[in-house]
Amino acid sequence: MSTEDQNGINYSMLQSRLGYKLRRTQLVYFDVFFEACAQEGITPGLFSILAIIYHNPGLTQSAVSSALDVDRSAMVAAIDKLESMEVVERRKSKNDRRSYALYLTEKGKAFTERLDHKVSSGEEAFDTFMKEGEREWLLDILDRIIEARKGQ
Amino acid sequence: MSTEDQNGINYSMLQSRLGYKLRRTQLVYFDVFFEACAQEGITPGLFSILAIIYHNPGLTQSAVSSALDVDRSAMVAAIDKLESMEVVERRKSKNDRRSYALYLTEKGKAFTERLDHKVSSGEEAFDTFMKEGEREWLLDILDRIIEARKGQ
DNA sequence: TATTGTTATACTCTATAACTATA
DNA sequence: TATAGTTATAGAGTATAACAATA
Repeated sequence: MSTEDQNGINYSMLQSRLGYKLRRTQLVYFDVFFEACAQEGITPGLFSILAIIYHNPGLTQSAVSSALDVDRSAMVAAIDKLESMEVVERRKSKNDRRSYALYLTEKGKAFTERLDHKVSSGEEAFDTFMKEGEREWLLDILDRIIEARKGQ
Repeated sequence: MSTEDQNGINYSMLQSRLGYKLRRTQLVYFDVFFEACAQEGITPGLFSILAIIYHNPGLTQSAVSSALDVDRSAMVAAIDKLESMEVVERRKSKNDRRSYALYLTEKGKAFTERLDHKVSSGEEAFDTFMKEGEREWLLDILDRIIEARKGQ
């Protein structure tokens, strides 16, 4: 295997670094993700929030932030934005008046489904570079690494 | 396959999104990368610069930024920092007085080798979650995706 | 005209700490 | 005393635009 790219740069020390390769690959998929989301006026981070609320209606902001591994302080502006777009709504919790229960509006559900479809389609463009079964294998190994970290 | 994690959150819409999984996995490896680098007083970004200069002595700042796909304006502070640590030196180019040729000092070479070893060792902790040959396969598929994007 | 290094600047993402109102 | 949401703030990372020196 060559360690040089088409510009004659030698990448030996980064060639077998998963940290480096994962970052580069993630940037590729982020572009796809970003493009699909931008068409609908949001960002990949906001999409992930919608995706969680879609299948878990009624969660609190803290529960969503914990599900996505981001700080709860980051949720405020995010939910403000999604509420201003009328795709998410905060409802006062009955049992705990400190927190909100988050729900998608009807518009928000259709919005999220459309977005999901666009993001999926965008990712499909790269499926042509994978052999039969490789996509599933890739998802599986990534899951194993993510879970491995949690256990540490 | 369950779409819920141990907290009962349903991740259906993110479960098969490579963009999401790659980001989470990249964060895991970034932590490892970051820890190894922090022990030596630098960051993963600075390590990648050292790794390029190590095997490509004499490159200009622009060439390094292009090799790593970052803007050349970001190189200024980075090389300033590495020069202040006495691991990199800027030498005036003979043929083009606009640019510098970048070299590692003797100290910088040993520093980079030590760093490379620490980063590699850090990554090895996750090899136990992969079967025989999977690491190579993973690197290969990531390369295919990165190259696919370039060709677009 | 184009390019190299530089500076100033701005924007995103994210984390921390402190506050308030509830529990 | 602990937790949910909020606010202010700060840091890292990165990109853009403009400038001087040089090609």
